[in-house]
Amino acid sequence: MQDKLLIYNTLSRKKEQFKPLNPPHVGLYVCGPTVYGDAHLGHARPAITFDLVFRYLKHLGYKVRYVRNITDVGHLVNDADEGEDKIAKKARLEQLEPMEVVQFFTDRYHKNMEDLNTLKPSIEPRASGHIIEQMELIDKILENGFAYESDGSIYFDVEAFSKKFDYGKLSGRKIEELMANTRELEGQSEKKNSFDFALWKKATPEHIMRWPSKWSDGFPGWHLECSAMSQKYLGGEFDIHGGGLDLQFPHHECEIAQSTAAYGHEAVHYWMHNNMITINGQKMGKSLGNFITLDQLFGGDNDVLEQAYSPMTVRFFILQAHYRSPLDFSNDALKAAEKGFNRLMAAIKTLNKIQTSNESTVDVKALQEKCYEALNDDINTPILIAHLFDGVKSINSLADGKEKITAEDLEQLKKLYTEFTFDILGLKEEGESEGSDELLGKVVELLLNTRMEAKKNKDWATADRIRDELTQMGIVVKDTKDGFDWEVAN
RNA sequence: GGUCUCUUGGCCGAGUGGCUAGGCAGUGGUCUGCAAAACCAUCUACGGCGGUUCGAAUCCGCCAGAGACCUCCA
Repeated sequence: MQDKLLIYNTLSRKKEQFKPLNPPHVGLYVCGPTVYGDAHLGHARPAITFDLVFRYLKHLGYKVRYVRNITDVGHLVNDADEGEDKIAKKARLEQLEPMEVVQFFTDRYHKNMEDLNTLKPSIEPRASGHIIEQMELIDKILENGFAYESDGSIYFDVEAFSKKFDYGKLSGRKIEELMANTRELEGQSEKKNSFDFALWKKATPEHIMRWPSKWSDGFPGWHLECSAMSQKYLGGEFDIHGGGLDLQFPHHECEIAQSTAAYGHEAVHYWMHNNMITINGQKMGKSLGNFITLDQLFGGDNDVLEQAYSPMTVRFFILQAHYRSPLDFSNDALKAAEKGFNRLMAAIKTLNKIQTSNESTVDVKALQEKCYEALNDDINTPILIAHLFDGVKSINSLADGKEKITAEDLEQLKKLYTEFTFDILGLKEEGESEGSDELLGKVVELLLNTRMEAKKNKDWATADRIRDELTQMGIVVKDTKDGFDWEVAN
């Protein structure tokens, strides 16, 4: 099964067979968030996409080391290596120590990720904890002649690099075009070329996040951390590097340049990029201010939201699109995802009510093969989900007695749904009485049991009264074949 | 302006040179004291114009529209 996995490699713009460097080990590095604000819907996409890659590779039997960093230094507010550090700016505005900002938003990010049921990375390094490693990397690049010092700052010499290597291969850019097209920006006199990027920045007096170095008191450039930390934890060469499509240039291009300049060869074998989440057809982003944070989404607390959407609804929404396609946010789409997700979960519960037979009219093995085929084709989750929904029809038919299944096949079917839905897609049941109010649950059940008795006695007045009054309190009552079901309305 | 990508039914979204993805909504039905839910069935679309081909929504060209990157962004 392992050798059938195809992954789209941004470097080659093709689907390639996935061959790890040192099987069964796989190294996976993903660019994590810059923790100066709450995570929004856009952040959920890479987190879920690469959580899926992580889960699937593990399912296939690989031993995966998944590294996802926390950017807590070096990411500047403005362009062209000028301007304030994002973290420092937030700290100044909130009158906090920068690391307080970092801690606060890191904790919130973790909470969001936990809600979305993403697995924790194997290692979650912070940029500020790897200043030494970044300095060492700068030294190597300087030694090899691909960087220069300018008034205490170190810049990567793109022109020198491109004489020997291909700068722009990932994003499909050419150095001549960059020369011709890069806008002239102010305050760049320190750089030889406007497209050179900072490896080390000398700190201005008011800059609070600073470290001593032989060049100046300063801080590392943003692109450097990923090169340094991936190298440290995954080695000079590793399998997969992931991130959002918007990081392709310049961030990932610069990473390639740095690693190549330092070690003479590229570090990454497979580059994977998830596409963007859009809202009204436009990218959801901090700079546009059109983002919806995950907390808002889960709480329904944003003007564009018609209701709250649970974490699993959001996860399912994202999984219903292929990771390389743009995905447009809308209330209708989220509501559709919510219903679809519930249908899938209901069918999985139904699996436990199926009577077995001495023959099968459903082909579990074929379904399983289709599911693997979908994932092996560049992690095609929408196709996988379509197959799972085909299976839902079979499950419902089985429960109705229209189809038959042997005990052995039923076990396989259950296993299939457990593996693909829970283990790989990372979906999970969201409890009806969410909010964990056990007492409420007991009271409601008592009332509904009373209602069942009333129904049995054809005392419709009492039965309806209980139902109506519960409805008024926001508890939805649903009669089922053999009893009742209830949930707290959103 | 440069580079690249996309345009699928009411909505969201896959995919493929010929074999009706899937979900949601709608419609019809089953079930039910009623209601809701659930389940079953159904709805056959690929921006426009040319070209290649026995055959194109799928390949090529042109046109129109949208987006991404080129500056921080997942």
